[in-house]
Amino acid sequence: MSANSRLTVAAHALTWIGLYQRRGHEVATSEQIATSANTNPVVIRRLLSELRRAGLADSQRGAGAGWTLTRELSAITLLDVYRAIEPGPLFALHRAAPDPECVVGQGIGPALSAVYDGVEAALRRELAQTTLEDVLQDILKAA
Amino acid sequence: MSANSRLTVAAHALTWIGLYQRRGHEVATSEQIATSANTNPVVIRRLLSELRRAGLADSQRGAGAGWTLTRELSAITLLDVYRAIEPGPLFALHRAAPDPECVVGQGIGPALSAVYDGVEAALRRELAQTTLEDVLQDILKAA
DNA sequence: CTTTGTCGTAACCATTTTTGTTACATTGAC
DNA sequence: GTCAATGTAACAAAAATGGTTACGACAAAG
Repeated sequence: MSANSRLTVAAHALTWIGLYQRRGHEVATSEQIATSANTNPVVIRRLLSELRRAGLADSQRGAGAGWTLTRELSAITLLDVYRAIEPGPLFALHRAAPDPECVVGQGIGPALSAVYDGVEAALRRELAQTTLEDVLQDILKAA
Repeated sequence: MSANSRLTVAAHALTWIGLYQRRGHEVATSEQIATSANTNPVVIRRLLSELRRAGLADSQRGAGAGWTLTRELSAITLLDVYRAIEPGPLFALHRAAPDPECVVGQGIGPALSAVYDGVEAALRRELAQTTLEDVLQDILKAA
């Protein structure tokens, strides 16, 4: 399964902005965030623009500009972040439709879809239980 | 996320073998299963060999050979199948280690790992609640 | 012992996704 | 106007998935 780091980097970016603002700064640049996350500023801007589309972040352009949060870290759950960046289902059905002449081929799609829906719901319930403030407190406590 | 169909096709194959055996046949061939799942026999053999490694299926070689289940469908959960085809972790941490000089960069890995572990546990709990017999009954009921 | 049907597996390819990178246009503060 | 920043297109590298062909290994049947 294509385990990717998009959720990790997106949570990293938002948490970083949150802490930076808490320390009195107005805006955070993609360059600063990229340095912390050890990646390229364009990768950060791409992710943050998806988060902006979901209403979690905002940006200004021009000199001295950058990124801000639209809500407190305590009002952003990992589910919010997940929803903003993960479009696709966790499990796919058959790439090509199975044999409709076969009982199994005909019926397994709906049967598995129901299970997959339950699994995704469980995953979302779990992600909804952690806010970025929780994550930040975890980080500060360990430091 | 790279949603793939491996769990779907693996569950399909096992369920198909189970029903076929229930109807009095000794073994099922990868060709028959591939026809039902609308894919290539090699794809089926590759998946089934992973399931065999996990002790869920068995194969015989030679003329008139094929695949069998090692347990009843009611004794195989979707979690068993999921574990057998060994998807990696659901979420990855940073591809390259984040900045250790940064509080967030240094602490977010462990913080998110704890959450990710909880999410995977929830996913596994959910998959464990459905057996392939449940899936088959669902299929037969809908037919 | 030969034939035949099946699995076991390697090799290759096309496609998609993710991630990194360069490049350049756009914007807005100064 | 200058400059620092975002917005975004374009490209490439790498990995995973899925499909295909090919062929060796094996065992039942004659």
